[in-house]
Amino acid sequence: MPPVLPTDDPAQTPRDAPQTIDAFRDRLTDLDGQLPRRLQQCADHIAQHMDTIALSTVAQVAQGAGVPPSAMMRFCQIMGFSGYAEMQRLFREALSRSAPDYATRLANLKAGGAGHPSTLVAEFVEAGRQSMEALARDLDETALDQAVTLLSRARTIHLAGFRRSFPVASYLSYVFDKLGVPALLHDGVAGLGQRSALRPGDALIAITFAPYSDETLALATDARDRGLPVILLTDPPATRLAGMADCVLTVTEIDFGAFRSLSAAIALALSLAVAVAARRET
Amino acid sequence: MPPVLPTDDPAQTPRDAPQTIDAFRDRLTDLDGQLPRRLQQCADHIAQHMDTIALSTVAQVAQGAGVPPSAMMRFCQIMGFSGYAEMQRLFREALSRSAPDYATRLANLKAGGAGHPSTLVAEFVEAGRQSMEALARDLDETALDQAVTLLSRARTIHLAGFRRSFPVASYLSYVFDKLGVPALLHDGVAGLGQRSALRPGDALIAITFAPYSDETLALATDARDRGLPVILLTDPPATRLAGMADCVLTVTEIDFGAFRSLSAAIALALSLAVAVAARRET
DNA sequence: TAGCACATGGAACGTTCGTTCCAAGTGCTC
DNA sequence: GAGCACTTGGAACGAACGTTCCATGTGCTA
Repeated sequence: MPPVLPTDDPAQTPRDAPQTIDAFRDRLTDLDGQLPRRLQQCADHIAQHMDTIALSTVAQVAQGAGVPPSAMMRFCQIMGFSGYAEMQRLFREALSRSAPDYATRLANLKAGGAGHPSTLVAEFVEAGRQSMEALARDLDETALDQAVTLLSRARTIHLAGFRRSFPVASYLSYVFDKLGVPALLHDGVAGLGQRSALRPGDALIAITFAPYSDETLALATDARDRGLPVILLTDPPATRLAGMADCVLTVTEIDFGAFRSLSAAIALALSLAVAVAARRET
Repeated sequence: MPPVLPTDDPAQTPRDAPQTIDAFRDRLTDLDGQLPRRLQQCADHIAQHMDTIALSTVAQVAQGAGVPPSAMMRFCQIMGFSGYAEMQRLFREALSRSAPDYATRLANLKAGGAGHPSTLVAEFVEAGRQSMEALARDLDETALDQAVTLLSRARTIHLAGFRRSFPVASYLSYVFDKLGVPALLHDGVAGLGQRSALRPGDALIAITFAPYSDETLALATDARDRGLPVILLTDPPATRLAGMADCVLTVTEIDFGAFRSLSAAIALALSLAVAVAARRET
C-alpha cells in the first residue's frame, strides 16, 4: 500500500499518453525539433512507418530507425507511455477496430459459392477498397493542386465523359450544381454537340478510361485548340494522352471481371469539385 | 546430425501448411466434421474470428473457443503448422500487406492542411472505405438473392434514379448493355416520361436516397400498380418505403460534408447486374 | 469386462521480448 | 581546461508467451 504523497512530485513527468492516433501524431509534431539526435531518429522513422508498429517488436522498429532498442524505449516514455508495450497497444487497437469482422465477413460472402450474388459483392467491395488505397497511395498532389487552380479561375466548367465514364461526369454535374459552381454536362443526347458552348474563360474536365472515347478526346482537342484549360481524368497508362491536357489526374481502378467500381474516380472527382468550390468562394 | 532415414516415415503427418488465407480456409472446410470435439471447437471459433488471430495470444484464442491452450496448439499442428506462432505469422503477413503504407499515406494527406485538396481526397477515400465495409457487413443476402431472381425473369429491366442517384442508374444502364441484358434508363430528358414503356413482364430497379426523389417514387408506385416487380435500392432509414417494393436493398453510405462517394451503392448495383446476367444465361 | 487407442487438460520448460540499469561518451559552460 | 549535465549503448533482468510432455479420462473393440 503506497503512502499518500504529501505533495505532488514536481519531478513527475506529465502522464498524458495519447489516446488516439491523431493525438499521437500531434504529439509527434510538437516534439519535432526539440529532441536529441537519437530520439529524433525514432520520431522520424515512426512518423513514416506508423503502420508497422502494431506488428513489430521494439528490436525491429529500433533497427529500422537505426537506433538501439533502449533509445526506442526512451522515446516511448517521452511520448507519455509507460513503455513500448503500451504504445503498441494503441496501434493494435486501432488496427483491430479498422477490421472488426470485416475480413471474416468478406470471407463468408466469398464462401457463399461461385456465382452466388454475395460472392460478387465481396469481390467488388474488395476491388473498390484496393482502388481507394491505390488512389491514396499514388495521388499526384501537385497535379491536383494545379487542376484546382485552373478550374477555380474558370467561368464555366464543362464536363465530358461518355459510356463508362458518364456516371462520374454526371455526378460531377450534380455536385457542382449543389455547390453553386457553373458547370455544363456534355451528355451527347440525340447526338447533338455542345461544342459551341465552349467559350473563352471556360475550362474542361474530360474523363475517359481505356479504351478511350473518341467523343471525349475530340472535345478535349477542340477545347485545347480554343486555348481553354483541359483537365484530364484517366488511368495511368494514358500518358500518351498527356499532350492534349494541361493537367492529367490518374486513378488506378482495380477491376473485377471487366467491370470497375469507379469508386476511386468518383472520390477524386468529388474532392476536385469541393476544392474548386472552396477556392472560388474566397 | 540426423541419420538418413532408410524409408519415409509413414507416421509423418503431411507438412503442407497453408500459405495463404484462402488455402487456410479450404483446409478448414476439409477438416470440418472429422475432428474430435475440442479440435472442432477450435475450428469453429477460428472460422468465425479469423481476423482476431493476428493480434491475439494462444491463451486468448483458446479462451474464446472455450478450450485449453494445449488443444489450440494441437489444432495448429493438425492444420499443418509447427505451432501457433507459425500460424499467426500467416495472418500477420496478410494484415500488414493489406495496409502497406496506406494508413500513413492517408495521414500525410490529411496533414496537408485543412482545405487543401489532398485532405479532401483522404476524407473521401476514408468515407468510401467505410461505406464498403458497411456494405460487406450489413448486406442482406436473402434480399439480394430475391432481387436477382426477380430481375432474371424480367423481359426488360427499367432503371430509375435521379439527381444524386443518377450516376448509379446510368452505370447500371452501361453495364446491362455490355452484358446483353435488355435495360431501359429512365433519364427524364426534357421532362418526357417513359412510363408507357413499362410492360407486363418487365421489372424496375428504383434507386433513391434521402431526401427521396418524387419522380423515382412515382415511377415505382406506377410499376407496382401495374403488377411489375420493384427492386428498391436505398439507404437504411427508408423502411417506410418498404411497402412500395417487392425487395429492398439497403446500403449505408458514409458521407463526408454532405457528399457521398456512392461507392457502396455502385458496388452493390454492379453485383446485382452481373448476377442477373449470369442467371439469365443459364 | 478387459484392453487399447485416442482425446484431454494441466503443469513445467524454454524462448522471446520488453524493460531497466549503469557505465561510458559527448558537448556545453564557467 | 575542468566540471557538469545530458545523451548514448549494451548487458542483465524479469515477465509473458509458445511449446512440450505426461498423467488422466473416455469411448470403442474383442
